[in-house]
Amino acid sequence: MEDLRLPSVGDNVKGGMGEGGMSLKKYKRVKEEKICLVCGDNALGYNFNAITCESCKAFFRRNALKQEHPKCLFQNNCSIDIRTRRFCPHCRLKKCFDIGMKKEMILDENERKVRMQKVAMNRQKRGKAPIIKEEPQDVDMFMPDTQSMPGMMMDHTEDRFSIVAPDMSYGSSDVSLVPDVDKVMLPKDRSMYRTLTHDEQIMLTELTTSFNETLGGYSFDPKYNSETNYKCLDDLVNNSEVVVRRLIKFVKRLEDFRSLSQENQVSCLKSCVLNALLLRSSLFYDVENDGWKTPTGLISTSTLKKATGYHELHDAHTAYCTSLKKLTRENNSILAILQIIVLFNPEGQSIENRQKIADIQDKYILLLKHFLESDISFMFSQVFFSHLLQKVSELRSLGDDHAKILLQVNASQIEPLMLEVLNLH
DNA sequence: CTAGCCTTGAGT
DNA sequence: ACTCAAGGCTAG
Repeated sequence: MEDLRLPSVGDNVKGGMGEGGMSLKKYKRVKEEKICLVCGDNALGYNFNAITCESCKAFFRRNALKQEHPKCLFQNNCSIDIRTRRFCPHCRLKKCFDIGMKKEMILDENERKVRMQKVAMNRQKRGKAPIIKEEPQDVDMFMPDTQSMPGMMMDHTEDRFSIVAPDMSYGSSDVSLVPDVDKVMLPKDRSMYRTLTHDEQIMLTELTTSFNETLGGYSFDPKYNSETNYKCLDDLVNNSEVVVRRLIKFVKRLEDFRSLSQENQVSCLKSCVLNALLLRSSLFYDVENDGWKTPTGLISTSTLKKATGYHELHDAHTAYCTSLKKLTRENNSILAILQIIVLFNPEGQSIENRQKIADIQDKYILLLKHFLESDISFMFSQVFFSHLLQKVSELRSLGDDHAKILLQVNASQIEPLMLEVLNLH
């Protein structure tokens, strides 16, 4: 009886189960038995710790958390009933508090977000189409093409700057907890989205374009586009040479990369190569068919397993790609930013000015966050953001595992560039 | 803004 | 399967 915290479900519910019932609809029965303690209107039950009607409930939800309450035009003691309740918000709110309504029970921004995510996830799990009243704008938030419309006067982006760490078990991130964000379940409310600054948009387009023109495309050596060509690990490594060239092309286009000293450039590149390749590979993984897309057809993972013998490694790799794909949602901008975050890794081998690298990396981490906020709303961005960063750190161990294996290649059969870049000679 | 109606996850 | 009590949506 005295639990003040939780909404005491079932408290005085059973008062009139018996008599009123008959064969009338239930809600009708209940409706007639409870009375709003604020205004006397019919009540359905408890709202924010007091029995109130729907309107007082909504009123309280709208007003209780406001910092500035409207003032009473009279003596702060207006009587509130079903007729007068809307005349004086001040006294109505005061009465709400007086009869015991608790503003603590109004979900805060974060709780609301969690709740909505739960709903969203259930919807997609049940395969149920979300209730759509109408499908309005379908603006592509992501190519900054035009001068964005003039009517966007939303300055008060109430950004929470909430720090990243949601509940997450370490190890490998559990992507099953991430909802499949699709267009229909995204909030319609414009204020739920960040508007990227002009500079951010420029940065994003440039980097996405660069990515698409380099790493984003197929780059299979014709020699290696058929299953029969994969006989051993060397073949796999050599096949990657084309990709490495593209990677180099990609990073050279980056202003931030060019700003580094020659030595730092080499260090960054060398320490990220493997990770970058693994990251990029997710683009070409076909989850359904468990294979790798090439211009000439699918190469199944089992072929590669046979070629290398490293079954667990391939399993880890494909699992990684599967979850990464879910997080990037086929969005190359995200992959491109991740690629850069991986590139500017302050932990890398023989980096001379780590802080500078870290600063650059920060810039792109922030860009990633902002992009997500603009693309899938503040509501979903945090889950995705944290999981994506988790993916970046998982890359480290995945890359290390691959590196160990690489030590076993037959150096004489490997292309010079690959030897160089992988430090294999 | 209001207030009614609706959808929901959790709890029984 | 039902009830409760949150939030969402939206005519008016």
